[in-house]
Amino acid sequence: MPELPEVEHVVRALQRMVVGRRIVASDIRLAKLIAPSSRRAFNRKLKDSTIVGIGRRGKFILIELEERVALPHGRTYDTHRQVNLQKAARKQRLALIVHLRMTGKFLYQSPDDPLPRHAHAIFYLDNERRLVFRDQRKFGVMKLVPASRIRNAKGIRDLAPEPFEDDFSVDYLTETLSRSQRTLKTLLLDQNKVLGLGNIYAAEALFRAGISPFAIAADLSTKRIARLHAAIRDVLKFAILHIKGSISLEDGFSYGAAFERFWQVYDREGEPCVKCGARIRRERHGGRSTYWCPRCQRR
DNA sequence: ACCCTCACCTGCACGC
DNA sequence: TGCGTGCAGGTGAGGG
Repeated sequence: MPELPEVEHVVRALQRMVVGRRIVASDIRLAKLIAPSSRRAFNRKLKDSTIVGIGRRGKFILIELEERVALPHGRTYDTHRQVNLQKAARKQRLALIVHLRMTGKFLYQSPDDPLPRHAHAIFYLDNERRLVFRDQRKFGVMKLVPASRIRNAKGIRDLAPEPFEDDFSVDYLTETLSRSQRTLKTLLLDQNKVLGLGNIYAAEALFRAGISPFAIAADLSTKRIARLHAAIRDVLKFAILHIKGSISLEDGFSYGAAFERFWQVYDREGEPCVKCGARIRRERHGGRSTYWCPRCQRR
C-alpha cells in the first residue's frame, strides 16, 4: 500500500499512541510474518519490553524497544548487590523492523473492539489496549534485531539517502543517474537508488518534472536532473502535508477522496492532462502500470 | 549490473 | 447470479 508519505503518517500516529507503552504479550498468528524466526522466541523477546521510540528508514518502520531485565530470582540480594547486578544487566535495546508492503496496516484497539480480518500480529499493551497488525495480502514482514544492528539489517543497509536529508543532493542524484542505463521510472522505484517513491509518486514526480518515464537515466541533462530532484522532494512533501490529518490508527490507513484528487497522472488514463489537456496514457512497464502525459513529458 | 517474468496473497471491479 | 480476467500503493528470487 504505502509509499514514504503514508509510512511517515503511520510513524507519527504510532509515536502519539504507543511510545512509552509496555508490551505485556504478543500473539503472532501468521508464521511467515516473522520468518525465519520462531514465534516462541519472538514472543519471548517482546514480552515486557517497552516501546521507547518509533522511527522510519525509507518505507521501513522502526519500533524501538527496551527489553526487560530478567533479574535472577529465588534469592534475596542486599541493596548493594542489586545495584551492581542491574548495572551488569544493562537493558538491551531492540528494534522491531516492519515493512507494510502493499496492504499492511496498524490498528490501535480497545479490548472490546472486534479483531479485524487478517489480524496477523497482536501486541497487548499495558494500558489494556492492543496494537494489531493486519495485512490482507500477507506480504508484510517483521523482524527483531538488536538496535545496534538496524543499519546493517538486510533491506536497510543498502537504502539510498533519505530524500529530505542533505545527502540526497543534486550531486548524489546526478552521480546515481549517470551510472544507470535504466529508464527513469524503473530507477525511481529502486529504493537503493532513490528512496521513498512507489508507483504513484514516481509517476507524479516525473509528471511534475516534465520528463518521460521512459527516458534513460544517464541521458538526463543537468537542468532536468535538478528539476527531477526538486520534483521528488516536492511530491513527497506535498503528499505528507495533504494526507488527511484525520488518518488514525483506529481506521487503519486509506487514501481519502480529497487526497486522490492530488494525483495528476496516476490512475488517470484517458483523462485530460491538467497542464495541457492531452490524454493521459498508461502502459505496462517493468510489470507495473505507468501513467504519463505524452505531450508534457518528453524523453 | 541489468532485464524480464514470476511469485507472494486476497479482494474488487469489470465484462460476458 | 456466477465465473473468468485483470488489476492493485512492494519487493525478492531466479534465469538470461
